[in-house]
Amino acid sequence: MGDSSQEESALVKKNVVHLGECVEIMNSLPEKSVDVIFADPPYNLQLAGELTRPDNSKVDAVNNDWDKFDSFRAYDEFTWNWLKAARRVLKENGTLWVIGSYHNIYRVGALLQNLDYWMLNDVIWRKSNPMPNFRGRRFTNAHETMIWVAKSKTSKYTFNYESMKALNDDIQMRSDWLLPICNGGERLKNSEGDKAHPTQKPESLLHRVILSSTKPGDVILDPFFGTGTTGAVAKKLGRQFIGIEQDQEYVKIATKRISQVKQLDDINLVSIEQKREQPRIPFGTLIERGLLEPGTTLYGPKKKYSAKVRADGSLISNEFQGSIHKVGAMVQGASACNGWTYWHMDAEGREVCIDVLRQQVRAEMTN
Amino acid sequence: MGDSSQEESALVKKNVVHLGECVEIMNSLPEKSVDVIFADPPYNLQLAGELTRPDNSKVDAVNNDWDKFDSFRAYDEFTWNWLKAARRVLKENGTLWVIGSYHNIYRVGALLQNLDYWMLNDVIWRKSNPMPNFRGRRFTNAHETMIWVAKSKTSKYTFNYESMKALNDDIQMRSDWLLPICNGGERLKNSEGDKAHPTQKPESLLHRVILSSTKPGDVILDPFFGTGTTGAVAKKLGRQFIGIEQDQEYVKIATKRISQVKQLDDINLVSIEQKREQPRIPFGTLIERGLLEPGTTLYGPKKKYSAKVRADGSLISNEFQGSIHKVGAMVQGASACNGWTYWHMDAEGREVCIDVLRQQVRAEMTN
DNA sequence: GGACGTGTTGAATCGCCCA
DNA sequence: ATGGGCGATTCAACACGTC
Repeated sequence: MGDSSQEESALVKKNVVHLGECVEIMNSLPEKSVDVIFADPPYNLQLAGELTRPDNSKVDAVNNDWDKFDSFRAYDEFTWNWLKAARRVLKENGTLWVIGSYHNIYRVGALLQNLDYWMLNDVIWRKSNPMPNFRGRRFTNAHETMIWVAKSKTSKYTFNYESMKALNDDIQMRSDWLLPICNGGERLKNSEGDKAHPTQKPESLLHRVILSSTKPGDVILDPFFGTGTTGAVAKKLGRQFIGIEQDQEYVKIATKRISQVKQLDDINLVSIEQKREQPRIPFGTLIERGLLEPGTTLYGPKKKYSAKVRADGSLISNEFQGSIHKVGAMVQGASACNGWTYWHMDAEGREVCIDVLRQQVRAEMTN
Repeated sequence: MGDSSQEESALVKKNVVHLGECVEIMNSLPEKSVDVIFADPPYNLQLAGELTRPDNSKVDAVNNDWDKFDSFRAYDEFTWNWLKAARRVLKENGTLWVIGSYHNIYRVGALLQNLDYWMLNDVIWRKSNPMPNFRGRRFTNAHETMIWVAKSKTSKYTFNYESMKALNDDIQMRSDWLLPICNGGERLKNSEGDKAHPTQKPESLLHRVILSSTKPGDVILDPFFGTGTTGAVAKKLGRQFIGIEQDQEYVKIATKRISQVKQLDDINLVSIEQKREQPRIPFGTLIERGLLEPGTTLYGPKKKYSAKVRADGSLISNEFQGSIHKVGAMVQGASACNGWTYWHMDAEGREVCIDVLRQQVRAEMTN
């Protein structure tokens, strides 16, 4: 640290994208010169075969050479190497973010611990619009995981607690963040109109990462720069960045993109209002939480129809089974039905609409 | 497998809690005898009194002069051992769930992959009422992570897709679950009125785990049984369980707790019929049974294409002949097609999907 | 020019049975 | 073991064209 490091630092080109392999370039940077590292490494997806949607259209999967590894061992070695190089350039009080999915994040997390990084949080990016599970064979893979670590247990790292609280309607920011995936106008396209990069991250995600863990003027390094979301948001928020990317095409795209970004006039005014989320309460929640016993009989208006509740939140009437909405529609011969207002239960002699129970759960969930 | 395994199985006491160390007890069970394992392993090393160093010397948590590397090594070895024993007792088509936090889950996940378990999902339990971060130095740690794995890539594991969809108001269940932590009347207290166990899991969480990945009658093993939430919910939902717990006090508490649980009256209430398990009805059956006359014209959507039914259950269009699926695919130029939902017929002026006829046959067959 | 309907798309480890 | 046939399967957001 100190003078010599600052002198060296001055020689490093900031706010540009360096073309090349990230370990090599990181090793060419002065040690302990970077405040925060954000890394979006290859996920090692191990995809095989093709996947089609129910309408027979083909899913455009990640099929790039940079995501292909021969084995977990090879992926671990790759990961170890870049984490080690990252550690060298990171300041003692710096922090590092890595994003990944279940394919790779457990390996990354274990290696971070082995390298004496100190875990501060794991943060779940909940996607508001994930790709569905087309075959119905698993749960919809609706999130990605970010691990946030300090260089050591004793690091005096930056965490802008008040900014995060302000961003979250004056409630502490939680470790699960609901944000949309990157599409629409933000998604960069190539000359053919296809997506320029298969895994471009949304700016809203980087916005929260950078606001939470850096100060204005801090240097943010991204060793897998891609189309440069980290650089674009860093510039916008008055931070500096060092981008490393080994694909010349991506370097070109990112450079152009960032040149069009304007730094915000007053960073202190930055705030993306966050509406407090009104959680959706599915009917099944009432059963899981014991507010309604499986086997309970529900009635339609005037007790014309009845159906029984099952443990999975489906209803069963004489002929039909399905959700409260579906069975409600079917007994009436209607095309649709709001089951919440249609079905009632006996509660101490009185008919109670099941929507009352939902309001009860919602009150508990938002308190 | 087969007879000998069944004989052995008969000797294993089910629906009871076994007192002892989980690896030892799992190794005493017959191999490939368990459908699902749910594990909530300790991650506070102080709790894991049995930890040994790789050289088999005891880790002394009180005089902990061992460094961090040793501690991760010890935790990995502990984890490796129980995952290995779990793998032996798990059926080929069985699945395993592990729950943990950022302290341990990355080590567990990496070891699962190293042991050739095949990841199906990681599932985020979002706590609706997490403990706040009192010092305001990090994000509120508001979730825990569950990893769901099959024994191998080729396992034919159980996933009750329709049940999960029903539970979630007819939308695919996502990988992030919002559920409250265990407190109130559900939280077991000791004689002093303190919580009986530090990490008692909510029954709602196990309800969803068990409904999603087991059939009624399946055997669920929990090697870190604690106060027996897994057993309580398994019994309620008509599943069997094998509990293993090394603390005599917990065994007592869990046993008493489960004895007070009642199984739901009707096992049929427990799970809606999964479409994939319905009997297969060949298209030709409709003709044989007189529900469809040979020579009838069927139409694709918007009557864009048509084809005629022949007596042997094949279709013939202008150019193609073959099964309802093949002809459906060929007229569209698609690689595949579900003929049951593609083809429609005129019935008294209305378009009727031929799948309706299949449902009629199914109803007749089950009555 | 808004309402509505149609079409496209996104880091995805996405069948099973039987001959 | 392996290949072919049966037949199961999608949510939210955005773009675009029509009325």
